[in-house]
Amino acid sequence: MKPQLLLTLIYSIHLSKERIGKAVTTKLIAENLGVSQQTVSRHLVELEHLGLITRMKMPKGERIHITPQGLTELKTIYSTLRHLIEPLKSDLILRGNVFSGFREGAYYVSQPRYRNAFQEKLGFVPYPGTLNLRLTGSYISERKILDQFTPIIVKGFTTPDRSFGDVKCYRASINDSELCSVITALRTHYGDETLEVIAPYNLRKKIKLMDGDTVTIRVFSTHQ
Amino acid sequence: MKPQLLLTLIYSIHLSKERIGKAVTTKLIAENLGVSQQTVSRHLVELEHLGLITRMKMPKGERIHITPQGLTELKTIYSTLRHLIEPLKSDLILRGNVFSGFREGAYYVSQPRYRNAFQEKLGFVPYPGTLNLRLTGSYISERKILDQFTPIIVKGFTTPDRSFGDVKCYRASINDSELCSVITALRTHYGDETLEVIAPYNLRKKIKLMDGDTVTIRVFSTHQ
DNA sequence: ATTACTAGTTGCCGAGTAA
DNA sequence: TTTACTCGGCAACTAGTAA
Repeated sequence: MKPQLLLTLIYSIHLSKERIGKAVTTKLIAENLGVSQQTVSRHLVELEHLGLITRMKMPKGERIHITPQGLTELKTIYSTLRHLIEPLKSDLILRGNVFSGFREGAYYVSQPRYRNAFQEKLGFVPYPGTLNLRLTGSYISERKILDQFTPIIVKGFTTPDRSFGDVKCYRASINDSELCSVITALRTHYGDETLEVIAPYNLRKKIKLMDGDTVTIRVFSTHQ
Repeated sequence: MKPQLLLTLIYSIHLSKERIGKAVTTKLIAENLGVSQQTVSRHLVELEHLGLITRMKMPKGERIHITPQGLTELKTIYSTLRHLIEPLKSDLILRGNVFSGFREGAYYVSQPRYRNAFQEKLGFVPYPGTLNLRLTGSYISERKILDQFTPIIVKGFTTPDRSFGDVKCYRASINDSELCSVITALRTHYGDETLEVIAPYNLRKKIKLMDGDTVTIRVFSTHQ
């Protein structure tokens, strides 16, 4: 299969699954792929001809389904990709010192929309406040590896006053004993050498943390 | 990134990883992709220019490494594919009542080989003893879903006396507050309605559990 | 609205070949 | 050997527009 067709196949099915029940249009797929509507149209004709998809015309657009044959094609490339990415299967270990922030974390985490989303996606209502860590030594550069982990994304929202951005969460443990989540707000107030952690409890009290204490964060691998 | 470049990126890195230490040639990659050597050459120049790979010329061929940026590109497409191929999983919630076992769990978990492996793979040395749960109602059938989760596998071993099988571990939390792992030994002593849990602490003491108490186990999803 | 054909253009590929 | 340049040819793209 031609490379261009592969991407159109992936995006067509992806968008079809995302909009359950709803139809997709060539225009929509084209915008997501960054190509013209005509190109997508041509690709879909070809994909159907190759027996990789089935199409059902609808009043507004069409429904696209992948055939077993099409799925086999996707699985091949998926399998190859997996072997390239799987080596990241070990947990990410970070170490840093506790420091006091400006209580901004508490303000964010206390927003009802965020709080409910954390409850929903992480399973706990976070203690209203974040634990700030300043990473030490080589752990500062290790932090970049976090980007390669699959985040749990909590959607942002807008209030009459202001807007709140998306938050990426990563399941983790602190000192290999307490449950927590590393969070990265898209609008970062601190630099790359800091880490924000939330937990169902006040960690400062529960494990008796004071400013300057060193803790270990284990971000759980999402592979294996 | 252009679709053609994506495939060249995947195959270049794939072949580079497959032939550890050895160099790859544009000819080799070209044969695997079904394109000409010249095309691969051009693609590699472009990929390097885009900062997605680094190249090191060698006597016979070259070594190609992916950059963090390149890996991010692959992760994006991988993540999309994963959601098409593996159904999206959310956390698995199980509930059950605490009961006393025959202290067999303690025996297993205390085996040095297991203990070290747990430390290595889960990040904590488990308290020598397992918490046994008897699942209630519909949670008994929900338990089967555990098989669809990706386990962290702790390899078995053999001592002069006897042999110990592989153990599958799943990251989880208990009562949405304490860190733990669900473990399933391949030779199961109890039925499908029970669950064995290990944790860095004595859960019975730490969260004051008694026989008959009901607890909630949240097995963490391994994707989004 | 949509999808998809036609026409014209862009740009990608591979052969030849230099380095 | 290898990589990578030039360039002719053709495949794939987009714009315009029909259905």
